[in-house]
Amino acid sequence: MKEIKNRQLVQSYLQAHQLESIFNDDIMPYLSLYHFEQGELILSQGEPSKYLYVLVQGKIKIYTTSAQGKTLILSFKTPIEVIGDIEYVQEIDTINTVEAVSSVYMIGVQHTLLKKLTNDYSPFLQFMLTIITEKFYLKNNSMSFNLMHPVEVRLASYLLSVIHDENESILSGQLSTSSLADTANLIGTSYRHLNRVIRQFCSDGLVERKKGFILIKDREALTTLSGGNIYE
Amino acid sequence: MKEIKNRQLVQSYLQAHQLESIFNDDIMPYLSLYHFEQGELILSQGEPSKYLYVLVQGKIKIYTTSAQGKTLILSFKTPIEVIGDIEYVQEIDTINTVEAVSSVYMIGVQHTLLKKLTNDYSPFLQFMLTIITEKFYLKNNSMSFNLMHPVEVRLASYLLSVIHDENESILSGQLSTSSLADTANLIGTSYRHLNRVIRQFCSDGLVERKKGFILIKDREALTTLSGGNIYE
DNA sequence: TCTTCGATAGGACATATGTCCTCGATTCTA
DNA sequence: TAGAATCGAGGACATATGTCCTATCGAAGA
Repeated sequence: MKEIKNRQLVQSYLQAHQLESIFNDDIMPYLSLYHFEQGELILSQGEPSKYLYVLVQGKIKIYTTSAQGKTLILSFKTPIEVIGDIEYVQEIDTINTVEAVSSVYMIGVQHTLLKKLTNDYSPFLQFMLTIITEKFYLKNNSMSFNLMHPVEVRLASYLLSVIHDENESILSGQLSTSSLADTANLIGTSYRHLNRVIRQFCSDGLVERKKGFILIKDREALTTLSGGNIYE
Repeated sequence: MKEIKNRQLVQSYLQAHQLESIFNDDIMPYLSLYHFEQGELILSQGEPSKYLYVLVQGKIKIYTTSAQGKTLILSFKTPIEVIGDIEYVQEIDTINTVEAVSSVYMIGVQHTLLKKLTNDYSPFLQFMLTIITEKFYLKNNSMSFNLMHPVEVRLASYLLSVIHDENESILSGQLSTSSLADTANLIGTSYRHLNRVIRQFCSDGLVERKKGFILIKDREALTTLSGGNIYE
């Protein structure tokens, strides 16, 4: 973690994401910009939490580790996203581990200052409410989805949402294979089983396995299979 | 649903749960008290939502139904609890079905009024934040728990938490058998499999099956098995 | 170039869990 | 009270998923 001391930059990030209105003038001077390198841990499960972060650039990965050492990826996030909100409101230790997937920039504020300076500032409270309820809703969705559907359906759904995401640009239907282990965790299954299902998809002509990535061949069929449910 | 027109009663419920401070005087006149009979539906998944409710007496059950008609119980709730909060903030249709498990009393307010009259009232916003983050935290916990542990562990954990709950009083280690089907849904498995696991527990001497209920015999062992994780 | 190592896919097997169905006990009804 | 309707428990089987291990391949190094 490295603090970027550039008030100008903080401002421009706030502007870019239309966040100026949610912070009042009192707190502004205390907003800092931090940079995390790819792979760096931003928060560690179980540690005391002191900062509330707003993800303004890059991609992060959130996961939890059970007492038995099993790890479960909860989600990937891209801007704009608030991190450490639950901990801030509940005043508890860090719940999940957060890791930078790419080079990441976050705006951070100390809990104590934030509480002192904005606890009665409605726009901020409303913003927090909106963000958190949205999170809640999405999380809930994907979790029950996991619980109620076989891996097949989850994978189909996952593929579709990844395609949406990254493919807007160029790739048009490819999934990097390097992240397969992560993918397995994310949809709540083992790497082995994921492979099994991919194989199945291949022989059904839904996707094709290329060197290093997976190619979507039949988007229609995937959509049908996913039953309209999409991880979002 | 029956409205109880008794301003006095509303007040005493608010008082009992220390909720007076979160509502301002403007909104007070619009708080209504509603009664639901056992088994009655309070909210139905997919319908437009117009009210925000606060559960002040009784017990409710929250569940979701997938497109394929599968149902998954998300939780049981007792006072004090807010219902319809996500829908209120996000302005979306009802997410989950809510059903009265016992005779239930709830305080309800119309979204439109609430938004108009308290949207800038910090105590209310703070209250909502606290409630929602707490919900989020608990839900998250139990969901990842489900995903990461076999039914065996979940059942042990569930038994313990139920015992805590209801047994404080008299029963001291019994679980009514009537709700087994619900229990199965709650811990995310089938009735059949639940039975299988109970049977296993019996032969291991952890519990005993009596006519109509299940008797906890070895709390120690259950605690060990649950690995310290408890549904809360 | 040959060897070694790490990574990935897939085989074999064990387990966990779901579905369907039957059996016996209980309750309800005429 | 007999028969019908229910309900809960458990058997048999099918499927989904996990674990462990091995074969293969390409990259890195001697």
